[in-house]
Amino acid sequence: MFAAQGYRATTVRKIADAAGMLAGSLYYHFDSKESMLDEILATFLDELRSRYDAVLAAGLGPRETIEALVTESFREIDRHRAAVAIYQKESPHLRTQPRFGYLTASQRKFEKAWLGTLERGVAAKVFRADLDIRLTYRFVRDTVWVAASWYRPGGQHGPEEIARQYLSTVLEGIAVRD
Amino acid sequence: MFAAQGYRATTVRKIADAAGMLAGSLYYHFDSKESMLDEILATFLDELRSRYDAVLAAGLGPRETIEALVTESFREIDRHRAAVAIYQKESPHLRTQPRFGYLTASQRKFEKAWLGTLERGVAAKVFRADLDIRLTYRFVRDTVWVAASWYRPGGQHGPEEIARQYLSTVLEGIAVRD
Amino acid sequence: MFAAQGYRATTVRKIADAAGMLAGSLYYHFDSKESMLDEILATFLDELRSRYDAVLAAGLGPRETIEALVTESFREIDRHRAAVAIYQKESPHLRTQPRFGYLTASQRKFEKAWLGTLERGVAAKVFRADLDIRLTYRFVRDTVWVAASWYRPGGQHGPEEIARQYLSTVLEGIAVRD
Amino acid sequence: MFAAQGYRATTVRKIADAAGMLAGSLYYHFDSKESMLDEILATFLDELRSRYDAVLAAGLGPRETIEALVTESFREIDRHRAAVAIYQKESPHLRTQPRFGYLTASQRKFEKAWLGTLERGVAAKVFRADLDIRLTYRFVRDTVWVAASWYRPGGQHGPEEIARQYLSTVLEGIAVRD
DNA sequence: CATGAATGAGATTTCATTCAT
DNA sequence: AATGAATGAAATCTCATTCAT
Repeated sequence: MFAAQGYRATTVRKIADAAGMLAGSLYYHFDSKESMLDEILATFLDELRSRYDAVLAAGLGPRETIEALVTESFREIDRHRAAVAIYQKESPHLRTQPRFGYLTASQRKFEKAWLGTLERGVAAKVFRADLDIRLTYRFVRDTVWVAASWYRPGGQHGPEEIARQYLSTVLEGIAVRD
Repeated sequence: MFAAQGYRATTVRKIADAAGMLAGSLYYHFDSKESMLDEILATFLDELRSRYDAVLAAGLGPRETIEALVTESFREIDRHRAAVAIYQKESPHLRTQPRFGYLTASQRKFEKAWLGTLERGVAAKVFRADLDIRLTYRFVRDTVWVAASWYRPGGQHGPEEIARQYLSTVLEGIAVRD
Repeated sequence: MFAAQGYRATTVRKIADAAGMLAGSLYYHFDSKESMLDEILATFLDELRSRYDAVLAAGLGPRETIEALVTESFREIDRHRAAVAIYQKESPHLRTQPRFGYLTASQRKFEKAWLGTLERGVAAKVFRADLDIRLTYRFVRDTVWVAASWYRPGGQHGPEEIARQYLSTVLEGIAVRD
Repeated sequence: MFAAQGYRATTVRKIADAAGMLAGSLYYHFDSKESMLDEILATFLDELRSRYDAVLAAGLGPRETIEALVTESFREIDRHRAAVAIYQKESPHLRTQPRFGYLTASQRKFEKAWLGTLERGVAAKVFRADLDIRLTYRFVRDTVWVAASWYRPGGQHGPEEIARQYLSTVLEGIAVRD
C-alpha cells in the first residue's frame, strides 16, 4: 500500500482494513506507522546488500560484475517490487530523519560498488574511457531501479530477460553499428 | 516544497511560512492546495508539449529526433526541476483522479512520439532490430526524467552536456567496440 | 507505581511489565485496574482506622492523644508510604465516584477524632483558646500526610523521631521563648 | 481543570468545551496539551520567584522574613490557587521530564531561601536550636502549599488571616504556656 | 496461571479550509 | 492582500479490557 499510494497517503486504518483488523490492533505488532516503513526498508536493504556482496565476492571481470549487479537488481525488483518502489519514492526525504540515516549509508556502499566496477572496467579498457563515470553510474542505477514503477511480476518478461535487454542497450547501444 | 518533501507531506502552513504569510492568506491566491499542484503540473506539461511538438514538426531523421527529444527533456529538467520531480513522484496516483486526467492524456501523447520515432528508426535500420521497442522506450523515458531527482541547475554539467553523455551511452553503449 | 506516577499515568502494561507478565495476565488476579487501586486504598484505610481506634480507646488526655495520633500517622507512612501518597493524590477526585464513597466516610471519621481531641484540649486549657480549631486541624492533618511525598523508609530519621520533631514544632512553636 | 481533575484526567475535549470551541481549535493557541501545563507552571513559578526575591531583598530579620514568605505564599495561593494545586500534584513526576527540569531548579532556589532564613534565625537565637532545620523547613513548606487543596478564594478567611493563624501556630505552638 | 492477539472507545494531534475583519 | 481565529474531519496512537488457547 505504501508503494501504490505513498506512505503519507496510506492511513493506518486502510492498512488495518486490508489486514482484517482494527486500526488500534496494528499497534500490537508495530509501535508506529513509521516502524512499518522502517522494517520494510531495512529488510530490503539488508537483503540487497547481501546479494551485492555475493556478486562482488565472486571475483568476476568488470563487465560480468556489471551484468551480475544489474541482474540481481532486477531479481530484487521481481521479489520485492513494493519495497523497491517505496525506497525510490520515499528515501530522498526520509534520509533527512535520523532514524533513516541508514538509507544514506547503504546508498554510499552501493555507489562504491558500482563506481568501483565501472572504473575497473575503464582501466581494463572494457568500458569506454570518454564517458563521465559518475554520470554513467547515475544513468545505470536510475534505469534499473525506476523499473520498479512499471514492472509487474509474472508479466511478459521475467527479471532475467529484462536484465538481458537492458544490458544489451547499455553495453552495446541501440544504434546500429556501421 | 512539493518536490522536496512530497505533496502530502507539504502542509499548507509550511508553504505559507515559506511565502512569508499565514496559511489562510494563501487562499486569496489559490482556491485549494490541489490547485497549486494542478497549476504546477499543467504549466509544466503545456510547455513540454510545445517543445516536443516543435521537435516533431522539424522533420528530422529518427536518430536526430531522439537526440532532440532527449535534449529538450534535460533542458526542461534544467528549467523546471521541481515540476519534473513532482510529476515523477505524484503522477502515478494523481492520474486516478478525474481532475488530473490530463496526466494520462499527456503521457499517451509523449509515448506515441517516442515509440513512433523508435519504430521509424528500426524501419530505417538506424536502430537495432532485436530490441524490445516498448522496453527501450521505458528505459529511456525513465532515465531521462529520474535525472530530475539528482540534477542541480548550475552544477558541473549543463543540460546539453548531460544529454550528450546520455545519448552516447544509449546510442553507442558503454562497451568498447572491438 | 500509582504513587510515583499517578493512577491515570500508570498503564496496566507498565504494571504488568514490573510484575513480569503480560498486561492481560493481570486480569486473572484483579478484575480491573480500578480494583487494584481500591484494594490499596481500602486496606490502608482499614488499618489506619484500627490504629486510630486503639489510640482513642486508650483514654489518654488531649495532648497525649494528639501525640499518639501523629505518631501513628507517621508510622503508617513508614509502613505504607505508597498507599498514603496515592490517598493524598487521588482521593479528592475519587471521592466523587460511588465506588470510592468510603473515602469520604473515613475522612469524616478521622476528622471527628482530630477535631474532638483539639476541642477537648481547648476546653481543658491544654491548647490555646485563640486558635481556629478547624484551620489547625487542616494544618496538622495535611502536614502529617504530605510527609508521604518526601519520607523515605530507612532514611536518617525513623517515624517516631519525625513525629517527635513535628509535635515539638506544632505544640511548642519554633520561636524561642522569652 | 488540571487542578480539579488532574492533568491526565483532563482531556483536551473537556478543555475545549469549557473554552467554547472545538478540540482542534486549541492547537491554534497551544502546540500541545503539555504546553498548556508548561505555561501555567512557568508563569506561576516566575511570579512566585519575584515575590520571594522582593521579600529577601527587603533586609528583614529572620522571623520577619519567615512571616513575609508565609504571607506571600498564602497570597499566591489566593491569586493562583489552581496553579499551586497543579504544582503540588503534578510536579513530582513532571520533574523527571527534561522539559520540566525548571521545576527542580525553582524548588532548589526556594529551598535555599527558606533554609537560609531558618539558619539565620537559629544563629540569631530567634528560633530554637534543638530542631532539625531541614525537617522544620519541610513541615513549614508543606503546610503552606497543601493549603491550596482546601483554600477557596473569597471564603471566610483571607490569605493574610490564614497566614497569621498559621504563623501563630508554627511560631508559638498550640500548647498553652505554663 | 499466563500468553498472544485482538477489540473498541477515546485520546491527542494534524491540517485543509473558511471567514469576519 | 493579509490576519487571526476558528472549524471539522480525519489521522495516529493509547490503553483497559477480553478471550481462546
